[in-house]
Amino acid sequence: MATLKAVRGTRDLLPPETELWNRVEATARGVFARYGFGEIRTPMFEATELFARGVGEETDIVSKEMYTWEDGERFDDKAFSEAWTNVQLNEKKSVLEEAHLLTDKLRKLGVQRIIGRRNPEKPEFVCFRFKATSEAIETLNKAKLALQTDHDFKYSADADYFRRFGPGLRLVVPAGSPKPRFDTGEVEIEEFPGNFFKSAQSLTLRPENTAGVVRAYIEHKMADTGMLQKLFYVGPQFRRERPQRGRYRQFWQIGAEVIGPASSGSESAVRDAEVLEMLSALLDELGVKGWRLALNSVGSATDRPRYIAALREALEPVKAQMCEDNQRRAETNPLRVLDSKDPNDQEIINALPKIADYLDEDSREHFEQVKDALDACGVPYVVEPRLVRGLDYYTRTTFEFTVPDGSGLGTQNALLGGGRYDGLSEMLGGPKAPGIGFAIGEDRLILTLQAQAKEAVVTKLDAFIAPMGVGQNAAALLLAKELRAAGLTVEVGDGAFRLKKSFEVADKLARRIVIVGEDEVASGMFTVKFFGTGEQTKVLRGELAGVLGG
RNA sequence: GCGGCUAUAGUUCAGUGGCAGAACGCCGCUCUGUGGCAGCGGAUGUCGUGGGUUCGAAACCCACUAGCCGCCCCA
Repeated sequence: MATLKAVRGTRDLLPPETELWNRVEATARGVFARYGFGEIRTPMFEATELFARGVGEETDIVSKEMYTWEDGERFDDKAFSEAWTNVQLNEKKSVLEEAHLLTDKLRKLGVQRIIGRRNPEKPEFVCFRFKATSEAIETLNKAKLALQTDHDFKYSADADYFRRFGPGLRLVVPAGSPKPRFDTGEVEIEEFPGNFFKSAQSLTLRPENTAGVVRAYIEHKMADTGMLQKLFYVGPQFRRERPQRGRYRQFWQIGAEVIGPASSGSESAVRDAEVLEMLSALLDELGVKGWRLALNSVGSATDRPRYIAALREALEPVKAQMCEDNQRRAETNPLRVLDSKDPNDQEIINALPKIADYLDEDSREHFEQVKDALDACGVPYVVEPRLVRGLDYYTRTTFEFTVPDGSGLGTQNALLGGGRYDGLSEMLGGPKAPGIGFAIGEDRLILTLQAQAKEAVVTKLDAFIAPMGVGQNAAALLLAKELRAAGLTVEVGDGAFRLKKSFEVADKLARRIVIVGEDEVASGMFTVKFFGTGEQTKVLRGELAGVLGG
């Protein structure tokens, strides 16, 4: 059997790397706590509709990158019967009566439909669905006799329904239904037109977390508290993209949202500035070097369509001169043209209308207030009129933090992104609840920290306890228990090791070794060797924790 | 989804048609209560998978799969 591996775009995080992940998350939690954020944990999957409405049907994320499946699927017996009856009428064939005599019994077994007919020229048409039990197989074999076939029904462990029942027969399955699988033999599968499966719900692994947070905000009527809600989350997100440096199909985001009714001040520029100031503090505390905050305003829900219309108009006469990508973008998503890095098109792009000129008075004032507050707090930023974000819900303030080349991210230099979403709650059927949020790409953050760190700091244990002979194992474990209770990090060896091996292992893991031999246990004086200096002393049992704690 | 590069020991890689290799790591010994340094010895492989060419394939050809990098897009 081929070795099983983590599926494409997913990966295992192992020690010691997970130590850094924990440090990052602990730092983020600490910063969030200081700014008054509480943790929210939303489900890893949601109704597909949430993302379609929240993130936007036409975005790349929703249109091609989501993991979506039909949940609670069940066979629609009634639709199938009706469709089958029509086939019968159309083909003027009679249903084999004997098979139908068993129908009630089959149904009790969970078989939802078995239909057969005799025709000397054509093989039987049969469709059935059941949970296979030995009793079910027996009944089906009786049905087989009624159908006058020579083939046994067989149980196959790898399918839930549509069991194989022999070569030379035709198995009719509803069109679009999961194809049955067969362990042996040739079976002709004929699609029976029509959708006979009712889907209870279409579900999707979350491609981002903002929509889920806002859904929870609405569902739990958090607006009714009248208070500003400050929520953060840490968790995996899922997008079916081609994996690349700093991009995975299961990736981690650390994010936060500030949301509330307008009366709570959620719309205020103070909130935007506070979030940005918090992020600058977080990145500094984590030790991210050279980060750059790009800031823009994409205007209100009414500014944006006006600007897009103006952009389309301005692009119309010049787009033929632009690169292929930009010609396509000009049609599908004119805002994206602004993102283009194609050197030949820069002149044209710079001449395009600026979003700043299409902001209404409120949006412009709002943006000014955000900038003023950032200036006051000493948070450096660069206004980038061309910064547009891909998700439909963004309004007004949008931002992105990037790190310089050589920070381990390749061309994926965006560490985190976010913005304001004043209309999202209403788009999801909730009350008016303006908000602002961001998501940090944790995988990218880790890559950056690893690339920027001078060298990985190997944290060594305080002590390695080396029993001399298996007879000392218990005594060594007891000593380890005492030292661990005193808060020390300790590993215990094995008395079966030769002392030389104990030293080798100890030197890799710990800063000191404590030898537990007969002499030591008897005298209560333990031999301690410090690997750094090579110094070796004897220490009383009661003083060990103090000596090793330093 | 598109394009480029890659796939050989635990790891990093060498090996352009003729015995499966190096370094590091691992295990053992020198050294039965002393690590690092040194010397000596040892183990470790479906050469990514499947097919083809050939007397002979890790190498050449084809397909597939996976990884990396870039595009698109995004965190």
